[in-house]
Amino acid sequence: MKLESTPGDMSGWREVDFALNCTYIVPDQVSDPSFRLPKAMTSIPRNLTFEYGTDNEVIGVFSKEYIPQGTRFGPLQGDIYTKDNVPKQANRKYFWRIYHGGQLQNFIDGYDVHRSNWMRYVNPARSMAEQNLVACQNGRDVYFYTIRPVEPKQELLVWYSQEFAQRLCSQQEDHKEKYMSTDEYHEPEYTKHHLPQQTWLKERTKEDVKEEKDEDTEEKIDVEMLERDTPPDTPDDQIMDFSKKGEKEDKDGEDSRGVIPSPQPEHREPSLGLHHPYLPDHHPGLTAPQRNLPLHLHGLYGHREGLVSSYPLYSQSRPLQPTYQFLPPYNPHYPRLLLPSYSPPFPGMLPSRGSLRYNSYLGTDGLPYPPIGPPNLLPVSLPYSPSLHGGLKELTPNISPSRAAPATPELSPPAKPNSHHQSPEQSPSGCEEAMNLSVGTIKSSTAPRNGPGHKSLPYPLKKQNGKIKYECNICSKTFGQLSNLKVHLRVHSGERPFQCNLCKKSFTQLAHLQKHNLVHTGEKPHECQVCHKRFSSTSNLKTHLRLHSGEKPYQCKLCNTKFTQYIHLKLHRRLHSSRDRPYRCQLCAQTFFHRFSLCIHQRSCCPANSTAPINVHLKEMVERFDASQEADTLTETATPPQVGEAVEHWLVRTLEGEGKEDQKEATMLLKALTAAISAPVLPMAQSAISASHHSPPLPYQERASVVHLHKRSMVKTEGQ
DNA sequence: CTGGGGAGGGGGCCC
DNA sequence: CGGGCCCCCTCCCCA
Repeated sequence: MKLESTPGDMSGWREVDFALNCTYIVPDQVSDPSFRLPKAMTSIPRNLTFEYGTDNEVIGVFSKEYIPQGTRFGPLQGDIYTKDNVPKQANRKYFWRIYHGGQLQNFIDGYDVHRSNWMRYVNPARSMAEQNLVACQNGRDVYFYTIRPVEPKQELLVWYSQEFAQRLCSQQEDHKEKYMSTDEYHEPEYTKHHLPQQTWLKERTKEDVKEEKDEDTEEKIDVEMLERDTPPDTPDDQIMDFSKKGEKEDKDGEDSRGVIPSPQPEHREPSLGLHHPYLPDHHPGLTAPQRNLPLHLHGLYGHREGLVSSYPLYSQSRPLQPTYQFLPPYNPHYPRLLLPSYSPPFPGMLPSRGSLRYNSYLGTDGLPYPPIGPPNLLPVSLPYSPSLHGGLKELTPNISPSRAAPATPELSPPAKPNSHHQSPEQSPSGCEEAMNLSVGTIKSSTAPRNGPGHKSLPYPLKKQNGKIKYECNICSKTFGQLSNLKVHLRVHSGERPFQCNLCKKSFTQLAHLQKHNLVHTGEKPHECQVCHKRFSSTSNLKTHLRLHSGEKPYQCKLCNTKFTQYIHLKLHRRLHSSRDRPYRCQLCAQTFFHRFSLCIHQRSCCPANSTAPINVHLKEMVERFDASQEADTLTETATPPQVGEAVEHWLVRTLEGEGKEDQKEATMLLKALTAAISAPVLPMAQSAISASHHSPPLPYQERASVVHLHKRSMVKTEGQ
């Protein structure tokens, strides 16, 4: 579907835009340290999963469920080194560079699986087409943002944001120049970089339009992409020497994500004249660098794919034709979600009871702070007007400076072209931003300008029965009124704008808060006209009224016991499932309370018995009868006529109040059941009638001779 | 275990 | 379009 390939336009987004406008925030999973598993393994959010190679090594990170565009993961964790204290033996394969004020500030080293988090396993994207994450430095942290919706089971593939790449490149150039003439040049810190370079970036920028117009030509430009499959600071012995890599990594085995050369990557079109400026000179003839494929990528990327630059570059050359167009749902007008580490699936994933626990994660001012345990979505309210969306290049987030995220002046790359000056406080760092951003006024009047050419609605419209419906992009639920959808979206966003002054509990709807207030006031406005008992809610009064009316709408299918409340039925059902059914059908493994039920089952509806007529309804009826009071009153020595009588009695009772169609069907079932009772056991079942408690298989007809009996009392009275 | 009450959450409808 | 009101559903707690 084209929809997938044309997500919302993030092409012009700067890192700060990602930070401010991400719709969902997925923090790492917090694991019990006593597990002693590497943090890199245990920190992976619940909506992601690792894929493992043949040696059980992690070969990539995949989504378990649909992940919307604008979802933030991170921050990346690892050892922090300044450029002066990098251990000599450090493996730089997982180095990420953090810049501050245009200068390299420190490295985040994801090498150590106990110090790093799951993000170390995210593979680099090899093409814009496959890239779904962008790495951004926010503050002094690195986050990954989804730049397009990620389908379930899709691999997460990351590449740098434009600024990130430019920082690296400019630094790279600087350092190269600086150290080229000195011995320091081999200092891996400066030389072993494989990022897109300035020269290449420039070239790429020029080529953008052309490339975009003809997708087939994209493969021309992948000098950089050929290197994308290495982590950000891969030492050049790994990333540059493509010819050697296979052997090296094969032997290396330093971690589970060995990087080895691809089968045989495409050659770059020489016409572009692009080359890797940092290719060491000692790699003569390396005109077509092999792709430095992680092991698991072998075969996956054998095709020649359009390889393009960091996607944000598009915005510079083609500001009116964004490469990505936002899917309506994930526009920044949507509330931001903070997905806890164990967050449930996005669509309809919110445990309804979560709010209670959720509340405990609110700060003193009712604002959320990063989850520690198992909260639900934590709200981060949207800093932009819901009515506006689109291009986010020049956003003016409505964030109170006093409460906004800490200043991160280092966020701004040095000497940046097209620099969009934003206040430093717009650069949140870490999970704090969730809290800080949440204070942004929900109804901001300061709105981002619409992105160029962005016309899509922030929600999809559907027509149902001639009526326009507003569809939730997260769970696909439709609403007749947009306002309803907006309220509904709070379910996903976790936004709870209505807070109780007394207990700080917050609610998604004012009515809920008002209802809640009754808790504090003790007011009970609803009175039962029968007993004059008072209730705080009509619902509870209604439930109560059933006591007077005798209405019990919830009935157990198995034993027909009725209840006034659904929860009671649910609790009751557990009894059935927990009771021990001693008689097991050895054909289909179904178990029964009674031997005669097993016999009926095998003679009439055992799904594993090919000669038995498969009747799902009949099968269910046998189960129900087995759990019925009537069956319980029978002894295991009951004769077929006795069983038949009990079945009939049970059916009559069951049918009370049921419709004619049901009665008709039940009559047929009764015939089938009674026929089965006296029928000979089906051939395949002959040897399969046995009880799990080692009583020998007994033909039903011989039941009367069984001495040991299972006499069970009535379900409702046996106190189980 | 059953049954009753309390409370919260989601959604529809109407103003 | 947003808010208010209402209803239904679900779950928890406790006797």
